[in-house]
Amino acid sequence: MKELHGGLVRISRGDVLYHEGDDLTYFYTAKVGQGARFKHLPNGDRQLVSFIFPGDIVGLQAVLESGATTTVSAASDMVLCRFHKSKLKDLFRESPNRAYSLVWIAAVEESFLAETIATLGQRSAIERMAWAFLQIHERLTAVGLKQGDSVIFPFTQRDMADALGLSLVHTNKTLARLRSCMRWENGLITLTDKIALSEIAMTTPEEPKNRPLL
Amino acid sequence: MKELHGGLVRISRGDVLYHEGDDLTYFYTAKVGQGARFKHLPNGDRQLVSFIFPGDIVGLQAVLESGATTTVSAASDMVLCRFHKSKLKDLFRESPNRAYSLVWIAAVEESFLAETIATLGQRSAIERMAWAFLQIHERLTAVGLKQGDSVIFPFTQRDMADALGLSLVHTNKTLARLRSCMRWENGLITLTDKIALSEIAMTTPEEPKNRPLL
DNA sequence: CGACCTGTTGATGTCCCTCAAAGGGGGTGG
DNA sequence: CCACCCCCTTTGAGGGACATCAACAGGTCG
Repeated sequence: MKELHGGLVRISRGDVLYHEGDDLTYFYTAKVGQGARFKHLPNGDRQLVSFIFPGDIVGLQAVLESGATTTVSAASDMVLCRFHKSKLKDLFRESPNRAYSLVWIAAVEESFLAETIATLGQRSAIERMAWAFLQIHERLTAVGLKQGDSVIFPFTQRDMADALGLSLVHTNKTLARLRSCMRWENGLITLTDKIALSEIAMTTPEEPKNRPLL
Repeated sequence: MKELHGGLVRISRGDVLYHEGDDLTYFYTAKVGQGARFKHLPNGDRQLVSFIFPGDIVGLQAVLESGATTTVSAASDMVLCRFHKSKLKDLFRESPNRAYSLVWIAAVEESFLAETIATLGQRSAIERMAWAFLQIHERLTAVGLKQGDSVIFPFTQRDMADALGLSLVHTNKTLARLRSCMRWENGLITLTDKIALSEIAMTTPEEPKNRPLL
């Protein structure tokens, strides 16, 4: 983990920012690159809880609760902006508006986790996958991580399997069944039939939420 | 929905506090009774996202994002404390400490949702159920909702099925397989073998988190 | 060139869903 | 007060979606 000027931090693809159980003295906002938060079970299984895209806040929960409940690692090289936890109380005292934004962000995040829960609980494999790709595509488009009409997505099928709660094999086979609607090759996602994908995912095409910034 | 003095609100078992999509002008804290937050899919399936116990904050996300993403209904008669959403900005301006607590609560809630995601994604039916009962027992004990060495839990097997992402039938059968460790009858949960339950659930017996209050 | 990781595909098994039916309790109306 | 109905619970039978096991190809790195 390299330190840059002004609290900027750089980590490489595969590196871990912090582990489950770590006591954090800093929290972060993601500036460049992508990562993910994982939860590990005693038997070695792991669940990808959420992807981390530019603009996301990382480790706030760990700072507040004094103890990380997830492991954060980088799927591509990343740059993050680092804040000392003592800055947090200052923020609330001196800048109510930004503190308000913070709660707002937490609320948006919570609402997204709730939708993820609904997906894991109620949707079939192919439905989950269609839903996930629509979500990811939307988020990545919003932050401008695109290349032509594809979006950049540096994860593996194993990551996706752990995100959707499916086996790697079944993830691969389900992916094949979606080839008529989308492609995922060389770290690029291309949605060729968004309508069909939405129908499979059982999503009502919703307007993108405005995400507050710090 | 009956209004009491001083912003207290009473709703009856089965009543809905608000629906998915509603625009809320108030948010709440639960004082008495229990409820749940649901997410509904177009095909009629529903997912119980989280249980609502005394002390929990309800509808904060809906107020902030202007639009509820979940439906909240009561599993028993409930009493809630109601706050106008305009109070929120006042809170941040005038009482940084309580605003700080608010973010803290949101962070705890988020961390719990993350664990739920891991459960739905990685645990088998019996593991999920064991995990859920341990969680519920701990929360209800913490808020003092017990009766002898049982805790009060006014939900149905259908609710539990929707919480765990299982069918009602399989929920019932799995429940039967857990009878050597626990009982759930007449709205009361009794854990007769917590150790065995923890082993099934693959949980490390963790110290209870201190939950901040408003 | 070999070790390793990622992606791909086939065969086999199983956990859990769906369908079906019956009993108990509580509420409502005759 | 009893008949009826609805909701919740319980149990059995059968089928399907997904997991597990196994093997191979391509790419990257040491």
